[in-house]
Amino acid sequence: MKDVIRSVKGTKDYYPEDMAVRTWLYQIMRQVSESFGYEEYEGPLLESIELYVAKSGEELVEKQSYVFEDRSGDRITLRPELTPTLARMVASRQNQLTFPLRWWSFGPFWRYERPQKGRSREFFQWNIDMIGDGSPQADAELAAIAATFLKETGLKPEQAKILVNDRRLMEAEIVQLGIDDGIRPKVYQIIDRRDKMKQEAWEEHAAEIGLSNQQIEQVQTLIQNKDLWKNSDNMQKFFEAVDAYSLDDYIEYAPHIIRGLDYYTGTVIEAWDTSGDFRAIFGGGRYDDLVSSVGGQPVTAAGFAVGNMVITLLLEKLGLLPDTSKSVAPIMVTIFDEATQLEALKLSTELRSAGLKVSTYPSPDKLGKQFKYANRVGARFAVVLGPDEIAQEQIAVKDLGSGDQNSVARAGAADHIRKLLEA
RNA sequence: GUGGAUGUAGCUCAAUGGUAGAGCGCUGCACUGUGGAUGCAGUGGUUGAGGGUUCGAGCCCCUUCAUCCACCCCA
Repeated sequence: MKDVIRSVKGTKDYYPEDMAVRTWLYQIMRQVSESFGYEEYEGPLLESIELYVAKSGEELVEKQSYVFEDRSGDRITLRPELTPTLARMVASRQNQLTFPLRWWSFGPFWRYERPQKGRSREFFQWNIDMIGDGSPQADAELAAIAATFLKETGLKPEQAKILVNDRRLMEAEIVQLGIDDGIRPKVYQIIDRRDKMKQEAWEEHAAEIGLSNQQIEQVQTLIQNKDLWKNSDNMQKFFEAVDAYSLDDYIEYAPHIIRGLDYYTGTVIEAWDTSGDFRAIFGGGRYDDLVSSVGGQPVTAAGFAVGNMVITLLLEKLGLLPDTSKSVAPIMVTIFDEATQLEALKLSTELRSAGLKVSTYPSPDKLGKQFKYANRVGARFAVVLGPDEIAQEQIAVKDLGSGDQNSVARAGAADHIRKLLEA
């Protein structure tokens, strides 16, 4: 690779086969969202930095956002997440909207980080949220949507799980341990990191933030207690509702799930592949304070976000990605020679008018080369229209899979090919 | 931002400090109305870039860039 200008670090080129995968995911997201009655929306890709200062984590704003000045000197951010935009959109039309809102979106986001497996600087994310219902049943609906999504991609409950916890529950339990309110966010952080760190390192870190040995012991016991949810009325109702969706194989209580971001106020969810090869597939939860933080009236909200990178890696590893060759036209019309080229173009047009997807070889060339090309790009049938066919008002159709070739009347060609395609 | 690994043909990779190679691909021919198979021939490189050591560097040293991986953080 000599002097080809490089792509920007952390961006990804979506070649047709990659784009086919992304579009396939988008279709699943759309279909799942719509099947639960959610409406698609979109916000600007450019936002002012102030929008994120209010509520996103400090790290996200200070270190991970793309910020630049536009020509008038305004400080512009390439959006690093969608939730603040959603909060603003809701706040500014709060009195006209009919709650609860069910909205979803799929689009690009940017974070200035070091790229690595499952993480790039430019990525795509599905966001889906319910605004204006604070019930555990609303949380359960979102978990059910998440589970339906996993199911639709082809993932089995043995391959990916949605883990659920409730911050209010954890808060109550932590208060009972006599842990100081001031260090609670840090306690959440170390809980979030428990299974990433070695035992001693974790204990050392826990001691550093001010936990006594006894409290460290108690926290560890706490986050291993799979029955902890029974202490929470909210979690009980959540799991009752989840049962009704018949998706409970995908959804599990997990006392160590707490989420790093500060803005979650209740139920939190994370999806993980069960092999542990990747980082979290998605995360989300309840964030009841967000709309008020951008100046709106307080309103309850919950949702989750799915990045396109990790899920794609996981599906690829498990062989669940779709066949991406489907997007090429299944029929290619060859050009016999210069004299018959226009007739071939007319034939292609006839076939397209009949609803078929047809490519035409662009210029006269050796037939062998054209057949080779048709085969390589993944066309299923090659059509030949030479002097003999024209004289007899026929076309020759060759099945590139089997090698069978037949001549059929040109008038009925489209129907003939349609039958071959369906066979 | 911190730490580690790797950069050789379009792709995947070889090459005790001593003439840069293979497979696949690509192009052509056998095969002027037909792809896949086979055979033959051809196309392929400033060894990421720059400097140093050496009689001699793809290989050793330094710098730099890029990619990947882990940490941080998170989708």
